[in-house]
Amino acid sequence: MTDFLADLNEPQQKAVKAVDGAVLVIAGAGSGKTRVLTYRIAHLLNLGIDPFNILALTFTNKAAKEMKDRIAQLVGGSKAKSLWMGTFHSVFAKILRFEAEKIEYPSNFTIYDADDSKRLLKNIIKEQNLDDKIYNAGAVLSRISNAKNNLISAPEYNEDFEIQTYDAQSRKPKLGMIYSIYQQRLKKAAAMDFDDLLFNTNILLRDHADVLYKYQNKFKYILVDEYQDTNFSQYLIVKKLAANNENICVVGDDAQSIYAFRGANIQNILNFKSDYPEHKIFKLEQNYRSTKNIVNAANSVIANNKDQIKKVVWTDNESGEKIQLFKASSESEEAALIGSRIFELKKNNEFSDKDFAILYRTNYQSRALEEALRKLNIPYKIYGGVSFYQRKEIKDLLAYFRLVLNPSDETSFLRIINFPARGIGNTTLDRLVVAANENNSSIWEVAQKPAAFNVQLNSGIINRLNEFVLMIKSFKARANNHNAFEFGKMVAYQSGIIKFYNEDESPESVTRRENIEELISALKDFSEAPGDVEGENALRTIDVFLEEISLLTDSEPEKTDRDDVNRVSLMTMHAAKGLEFPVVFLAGMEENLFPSHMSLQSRTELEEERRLFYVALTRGMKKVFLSYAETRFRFGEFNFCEHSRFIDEIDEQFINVISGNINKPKDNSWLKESFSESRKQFKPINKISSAPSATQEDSDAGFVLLTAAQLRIDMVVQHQRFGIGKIKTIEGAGENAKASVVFNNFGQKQLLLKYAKLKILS
DNA sequence: AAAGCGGTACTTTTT
DNA sequence: GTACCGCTTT
Repeated sequence: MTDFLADLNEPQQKAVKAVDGAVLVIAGAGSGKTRVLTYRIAHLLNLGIDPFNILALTFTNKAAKEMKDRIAQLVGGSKAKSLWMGTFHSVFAKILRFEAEKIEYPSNFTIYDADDSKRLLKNIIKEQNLDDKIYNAGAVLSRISNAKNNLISAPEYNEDFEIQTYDAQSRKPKLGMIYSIYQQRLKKAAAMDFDDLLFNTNILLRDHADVLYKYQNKFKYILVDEYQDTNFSQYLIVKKLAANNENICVVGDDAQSIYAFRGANIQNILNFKSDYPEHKIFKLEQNYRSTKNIVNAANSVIANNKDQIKKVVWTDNESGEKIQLFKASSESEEAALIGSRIFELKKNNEFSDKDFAILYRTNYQSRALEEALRKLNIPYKIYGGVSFYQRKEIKDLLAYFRLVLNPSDETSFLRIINFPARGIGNTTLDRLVVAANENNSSIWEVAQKPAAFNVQLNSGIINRLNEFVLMIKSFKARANNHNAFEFGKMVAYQSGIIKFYNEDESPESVTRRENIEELISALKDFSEAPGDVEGENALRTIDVFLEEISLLTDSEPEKTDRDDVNRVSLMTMHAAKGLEFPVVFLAGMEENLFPSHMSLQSRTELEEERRLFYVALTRGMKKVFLSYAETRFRFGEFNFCEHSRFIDEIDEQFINVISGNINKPKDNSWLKESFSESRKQFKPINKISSAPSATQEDSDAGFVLLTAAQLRIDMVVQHQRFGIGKIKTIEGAGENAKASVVFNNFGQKQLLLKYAKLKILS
């Protein structure tokens, strides 16, 4: 075998060779972090350590897959395959299935994604007759998620004085009750949400010393990537598993911590030193990825953060070009500018499509960019957003699979009982749900013999229910003796889904049909793929397929088309973490968009945004372009934007303004041009022209987001689009605070204070 | 019970 | 601007 260690610089080598004990690797952006991790694992294997004894935890599925591939190249595929490598969620889901009975779950439990969880919460909120505006399912889920990630169970949540006081003050006193019911229902449905996978792993390791001992011995060497993004729940799992051997290596960069909003805790990195007093620290500070200009620009930005571990990221690479900034009048012009720049850079064959990435803060920004790229015939691929497996038609078909494997799964049952329509409506379902809850049984049981649960239904409905039950049972009989492809195809036809989408030729139906076809072809690929470790004749069944995709929230089914490879990448800055591209465009560098308006209230949140900017900048290898638009459609409204404060934080010697001048007084002449275009999407501008208030110079000055507390009834305020008006009522608090305003020219409007910028006039 | 209409809320980031 | 919800009509 070749001495691959020679590929590494000194600190990298040291980090790889320090095999025993606790090791903390602080790895600056582009410093070869993945390389250290992969080489370290390869090194362990070369020392003769059994791959089954190595646990490597990553943050995304993509990272796990890439690392596995790279290790396979170094030490061969069979060893790489036997490694325990994956995301926290996928690794511990596997372990939980194996140990399920210890925590009183069946081993075929269903994993609910955020969408499933929200559906269940919505149902609960409705059943409890709570106002779904106060108890917004998404917000409730994030509160519950937060509790779980800090290992606060539902009973503990309800007993905690501080939490209860907080909820009461934010006018959501029933959150604890919802949390309790939610957990009961998940349990009854034999389902776990994403956070339960980690929470229940903690319970398993806490309450079963023998299990803990077993895995401590199994995982003699533990590696954790992106340690700065672990939450408390993950931290504790790792700590427990490592407690016996203390062969643990964590790799991270506090400057790239961008998931605090989801419970990640930078403290975990800082705690490492006290948790393992005998630890060794290695700092990787040489950047191999980017030009001097990019590295220095990023350093000048991150220097504005107060909370950080000191390190100096530097590079030996060429100076390169300055970062280029351009200004556009609208998001479509911004997109067109980016597109034409890509076009130019491709012309002299220095770059091809795959070398470009366009990164943005929010998913909805992708639309304008897509349009521009399509117009220029530039092939692109969007990562993230509404992923393939989140699409309605796909989730519908998957719900059939899930219900067949786990008939207790309430959310899947409700999703498909009447899709395609089979004459079982809400009245019937409400009765079934009530009976199920009263008798503490699943809807599936009630549906099989409604009379036994005192549910009165007419004979027509009973027949239709019965047909549905028989259909699912007939599917069930075929789930284990057919491969996933044969099974899935059969379900797609017999459930009526294919027929449903064949019935009309609307573009929407056609797309959905194509997606179903794509899922079936993914099933085919899956069924024909060689089985894992077992015998070659082992049938690749639907349950294995479901397990494989239930934690894939980010990807499309694998495609092998050659033209799929050379494309411009579009994704959020979050999704770009860990990736690199020769040319990077950061679009939408505007206040309130980036940094997000949600993060302007606190320093810690603003610093997280700044770290995100740091991550985004350091994705670039050769060239980085920043752009912003002076106007943007948001929430169906036309908004004026200011350039992001982050632009000003880049030391000016590293940045170059291409078009326009960000400090020059606002030039609104482009507005007039837009009027004459009279394009549909610019209609709101015409409205502005008729509103006397908005045509004045600097019309975007002074409009700010206000809270309910700052407003009074009868106050006169100005809105960018609706002009001057008087406040009539103010209701709600916090997120949902609304004001009803009577405008002189537009009548009465309900404004959500979260979004509507106002200027107080008197 | 299903389909079609109109009103409302919504957009931070993801396993 | 869209997705979803609830209401109305058939």
